Amino acid sequence: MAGEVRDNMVRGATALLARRGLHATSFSEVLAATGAPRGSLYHHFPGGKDQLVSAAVDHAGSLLVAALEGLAGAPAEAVVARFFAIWRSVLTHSQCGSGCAVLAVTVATDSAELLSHATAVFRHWRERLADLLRQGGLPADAARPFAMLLIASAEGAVVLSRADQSLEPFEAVASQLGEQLRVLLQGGQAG
Amino acid sequence: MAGEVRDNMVRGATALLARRGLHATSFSEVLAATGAPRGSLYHHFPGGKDQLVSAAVDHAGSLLVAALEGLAGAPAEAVVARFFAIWRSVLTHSQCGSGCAVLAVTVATDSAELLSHATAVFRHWRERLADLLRQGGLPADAARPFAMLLIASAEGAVVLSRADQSLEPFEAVASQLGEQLRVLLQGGQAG
DNA sequence: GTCTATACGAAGATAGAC
DNA sequence: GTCTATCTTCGTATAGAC
Repeated sequence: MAGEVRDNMVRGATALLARRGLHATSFSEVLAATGAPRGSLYHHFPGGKDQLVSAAVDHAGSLLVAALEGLAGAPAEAVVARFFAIWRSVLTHSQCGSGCAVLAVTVATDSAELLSHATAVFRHWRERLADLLRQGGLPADAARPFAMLLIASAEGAVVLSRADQSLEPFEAVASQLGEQLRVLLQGGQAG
Repeated sequence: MAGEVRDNMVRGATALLARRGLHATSFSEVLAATGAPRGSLYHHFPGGKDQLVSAAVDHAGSLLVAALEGLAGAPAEAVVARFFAIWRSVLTHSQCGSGCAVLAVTVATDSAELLSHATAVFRHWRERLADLLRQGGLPADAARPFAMLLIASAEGAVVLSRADQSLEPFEAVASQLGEQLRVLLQGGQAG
């Protein structure tokens, strides 16, 4: 299959970004982690490291969107629960050693190119979540702001749990977002 | 004053961490940014880069605690408003180019030493905020979880605003945290 | 406390053979 | 598509003079 090696490298880069950040995501590390052949690096990524990392950011974006599949029409509670479940699984599968590749790039790059990929991914997530939340019963004017709060608090919670090497920060945040959602849903019914 | 050069380097490192992450915070960059003398690097930091970065993380921690001064006994609303004001000022003074040094280290280090400094700083922030919120009228059992939500959402919001090069994500999150607080305060009065 | 010089390794990138 | 060799730059770190 054409592109198999390339895809492997992108997946490997995504994992490395999430775990140890932009700097540690060197070609050598990606090759070591994937077993990909050294000689074909610039064949697959003529644009060099930036191209690989850009692809990895996009890939991380798609992974999350894919993990939101099947939620169309589901209650907003289920959307929020799923979003936190995705990030919880990142933490548990890595013993709180891994996080979000997009965030890692955002805070460590000085390339406008790369940053624009992160921008696009976060916006995409926000739009997708806002749609799902609206479909799930959240008032239209509350959906977009709440989607942003959802992403921000989950991203922050993942970082705090990594720092604490414990799920406690994450769970504290997750449960409070659930409460906040119930308030918004009641407000919608009342209004 | 003894330690003036050292303090300058720590401050410079903190700023560099917040803006471009752990990797970009090299000795050369710190020296270039501070004008500190090259020859005395290992005189001030015999432990090398890890020692400098550890000091910078601690410094970032202290800066925020200092910025929370004068809030003892203030209403919880004021505490939340101040916390977001601190981070808003980081974003506005850097045109959304800078963020949190502690977060940057957390997601990019593989040193247990360094991570433990980040752990300590986040815990300290949480305890300090929980105390202030309790003093400000938040029910005791709500203070610690809400302090965690406050930190997580602010940290996440700063990252999202950097990615978006706009204050909009940050403000969306900040205003919703204010609403959430009001709910908790009402719940405390009712309970 | 600060200087210069230097060693060492890692990373990104390119060229040319197979 | 993949290999090896090589180049350059950069970052960390040490030694020893001033």
